[in-house]
Amino acid sequence: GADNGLMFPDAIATIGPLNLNSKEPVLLEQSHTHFGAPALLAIPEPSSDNEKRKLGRKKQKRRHSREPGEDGDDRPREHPFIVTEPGELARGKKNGLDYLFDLYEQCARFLGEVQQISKERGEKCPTKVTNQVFRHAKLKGASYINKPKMRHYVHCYALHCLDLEQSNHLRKLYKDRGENVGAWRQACYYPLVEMARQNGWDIEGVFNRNEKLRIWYVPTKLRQLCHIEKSKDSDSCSYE
Amino acid sequence: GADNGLMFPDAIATIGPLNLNSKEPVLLEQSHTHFGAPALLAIPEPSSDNEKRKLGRKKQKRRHSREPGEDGDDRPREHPFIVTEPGELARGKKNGLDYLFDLYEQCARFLGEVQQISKERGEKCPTKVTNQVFRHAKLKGASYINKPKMRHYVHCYALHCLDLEQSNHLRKLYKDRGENVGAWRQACYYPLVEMARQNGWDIEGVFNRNEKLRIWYVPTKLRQLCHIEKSKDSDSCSYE
DNA sequence: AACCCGGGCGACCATCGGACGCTGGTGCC
DNA sequence: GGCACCAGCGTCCGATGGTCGCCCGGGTT
Repeated sequence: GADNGLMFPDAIATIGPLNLNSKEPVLLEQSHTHFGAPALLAIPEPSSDNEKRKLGRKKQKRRHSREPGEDGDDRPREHPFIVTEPGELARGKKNGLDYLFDLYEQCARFLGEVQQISKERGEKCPTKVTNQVFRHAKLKGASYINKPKMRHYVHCYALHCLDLEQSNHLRKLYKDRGENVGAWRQACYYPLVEMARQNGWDIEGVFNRNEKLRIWYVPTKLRQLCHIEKSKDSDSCSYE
Repeated sequence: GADNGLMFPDAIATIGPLNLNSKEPVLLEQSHTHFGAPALLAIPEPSSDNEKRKLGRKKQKRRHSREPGEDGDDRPREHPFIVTEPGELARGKKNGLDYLFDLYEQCARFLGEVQQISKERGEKCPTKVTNQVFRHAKLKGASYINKPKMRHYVHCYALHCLDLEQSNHLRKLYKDRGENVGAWRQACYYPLVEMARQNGWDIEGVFNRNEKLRIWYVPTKLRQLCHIEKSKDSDSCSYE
């Protein structure tokens, strides 16, 4: 470099590495269904790499149950969710669904903070709730937020965002029937598949068009269900 | 399940795991510059995990040079690029820049195919040129396309897309000066930084707004340059 | 032929998105 | 108190985005 005042090239050349991220549920109104279960046991999906499947699942040792001589400051796990109707707060050592959905709103806020920070630093700016966001939430003290939980109930939150009426309906129904959270969670899929159908099976688009949902990945299982139903729709064969 | 015709729940419950795939460059017109290089040697960026840096770079053994007794069908590497002006085809064992840019268009087509396939299969649909796309290109016989190469020149292609005039200008200039590809590649950064400045330093947005660029990740170095220049712009301190 | 320059791209790494299933909290008897 | 159920989330895994630098092609002497 010389006195030409154009040091930019050197600047570029020297930038180094940076780091910084069962029952029998009811479908409510819809009866447009010919859901044949059997086919689903053996997943029909083809794949580019059909070999080498399932060779994982070894080394599953998963150290749980604290070894002697370790820090014993593990947080107790969160209380389980129960099916509550809108506005109802859970009794006993349980959490209600309003609280569950609030967790999603909290994540949205944490994402906003991460975006702000990464913009200030000139780093890649996430558009979705990523590992980085979960890490940030934990750092900010929201230790009750974690990835497996949030991913587990995304589609329930999706229904809540896309059709509050129907979501509330379903909650009341499952609560009154005394169903557990797992059953309610399963039931949340159907209305979403129906919405996908009405939108040309573009579930990704359904998520992206909603302000609050845009930041959440479409759950694999939901995408697969849509694919299966779509195939049935366009399928001229009938096994009746 | 019973005879209610609503087998959907079971269907959902049984979906199993699926798998699927130099010199002193000139800034042309722009002279808005006070690029101080020194600061760039020690990267100032803070980071959430500042420790453990650089402890990598071990285990660098990188088996090259074929061991005896292996398939010897390795393709010869592509001819190096040279700086050519638009329309000029490279002489000798060299490739020209028109060819380089055509590679990007080919990748766009391969991405289109991957998107088509993943939509048919109900899998996640990539919006960018991902590893999967490079794999697909290779499978389709385009073995001359590879990730490190394409990522290396993305910003050059970006300039070509965003300001053909200026890109052509720069090519001619560097060709006439007898500069090598590396020097030309470095020079491509400046006009892009200038464009970012004119767009509120939103380089991501600059890429996303262009039909052809949208599918390419913004190179880290370009993002960093924009960040550094932005800091200088808003910096009231001057070290002269 | 011998040399050296420079850049192509194989291979590596941290981290990601995604999922499983162990562990233990919880309500019921 | 004891037990069975079920769901929270620690932990793992294949694959991704991103990069370095080895190796060798190619032009020059």
